[in-house]
Amino acid sequence: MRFKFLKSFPFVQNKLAKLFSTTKQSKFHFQTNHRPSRPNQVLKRHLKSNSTTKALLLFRDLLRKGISSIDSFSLLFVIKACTQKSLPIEGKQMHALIINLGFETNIFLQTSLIDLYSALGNIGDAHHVFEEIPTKNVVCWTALISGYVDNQKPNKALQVFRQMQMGNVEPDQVTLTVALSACVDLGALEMGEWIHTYVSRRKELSKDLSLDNALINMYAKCGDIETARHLFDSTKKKDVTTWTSMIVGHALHGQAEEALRLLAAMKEENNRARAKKRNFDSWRGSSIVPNNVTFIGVLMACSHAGMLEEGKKHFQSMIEDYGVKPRLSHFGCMVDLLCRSGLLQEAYDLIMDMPVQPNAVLWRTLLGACGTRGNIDLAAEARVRILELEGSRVGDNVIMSNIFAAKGMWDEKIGVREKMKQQRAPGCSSIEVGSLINEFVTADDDHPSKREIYEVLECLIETMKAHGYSPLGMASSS
DNA sequence: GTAGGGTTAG
Repeated sequence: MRFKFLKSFPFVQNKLAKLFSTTKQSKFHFQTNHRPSRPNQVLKRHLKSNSTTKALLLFRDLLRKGISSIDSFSLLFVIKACTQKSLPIEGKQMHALIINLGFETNIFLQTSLIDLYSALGNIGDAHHVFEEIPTKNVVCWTALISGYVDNQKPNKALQVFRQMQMGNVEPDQVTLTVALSACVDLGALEMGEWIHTYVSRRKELSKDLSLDNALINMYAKCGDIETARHLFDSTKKKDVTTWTSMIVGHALHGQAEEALRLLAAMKEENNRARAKKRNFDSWRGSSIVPNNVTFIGVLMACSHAGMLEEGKKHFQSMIEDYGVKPRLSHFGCMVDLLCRSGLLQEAYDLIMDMPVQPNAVLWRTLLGACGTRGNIDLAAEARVRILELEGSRVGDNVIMSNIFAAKGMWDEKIGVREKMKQQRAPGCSSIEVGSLINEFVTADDDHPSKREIYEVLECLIETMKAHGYSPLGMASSS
């Protein structure tokens, strides 16, 4: 699919070269003469139903019909499709197309490009797009802040948040919600409190439920569980996330009983809502049925407090009463629960029997417990599994070495320690552009000629280089 | 008709 889509590119390039000599002309043409609204509605529908491939194929057909079949709206929907499915090559082509069609200054497209690049892990290019926006509004500032948060750079996110205010752009409820998640990542309680004060002063902001939830979450994660609970109690309108955030908060603070009381209260509230719905047809309250995340909180609470039976009961109830299919994270909680109760064999059996593939994190939970309890056999088994899944990590060898030491198995301990000396510090991988192109060409069964693809890519690379972007839209490999 | 947001095992 990816390669068929690419085929259209030289066609567009050539067509453009003939039709327009300057950017200005092209802008004039697209914004005034043609409004292809019907295909755009179809593109939008595909996007809504998550049919990315259909959207891309339709867009390719539109391009083949001629560039007058598309406009800025078509481009926007396709960029969103690329963002949804994290498609770096297609996304980069869309950006090149936007530049070539003279849409670089459309703030809606620029904002979606920021979103696209940050979803691809390429925050450098996201920032570059942002820099090129002459009059930055609150939406594009927020998109960039959100990009930094999603790319695990919360410090930078808050730095941009401050820059935004220095630039006299007022944050809105979305900006503040995103900034609060940066505070959570940093444990930055003071900044979170500052945002809380700011929200209290601006009355129009206090109506936003997502923002209220973000505040509760921030206080709970930054260690101020009392304020989190106070906010929770004083929030009249609560949704599943409000309840879940508070349950997780109590779980993290080791307050398992309080977490379970909240789950019970949540169920009760939900029953009341249902009764109201039966009695008054016009009643439009939102449902607050515990979801898979709520149960992660509940299971975490049980495992942290060592409440084995309680945890098993809720795990069962989650599946039977609430129809929640357990995911890896739920099994993770259960393995943790069993391990903390010393039931290592039972934990191992659960891992082997569960219907989802275990990951290294799960095996490492077992390995950690084996370290504490001194179970060599299971530790060795977990160690092998981790190696298969993830390769060697220093921390795992430390556990093995400590188990051997505790059992007086000095030769084995020395063996592991020797291996550790050879281990290098964890590094990061990089992708070279050359090898990427090769993979790109050879991976295709139904592709245009190799030369054609190289031409397309060269053209793409040139366009992006000329505008100071990374040529292929991959995460920076430098 | 168009852009940015929240809860998730260790």
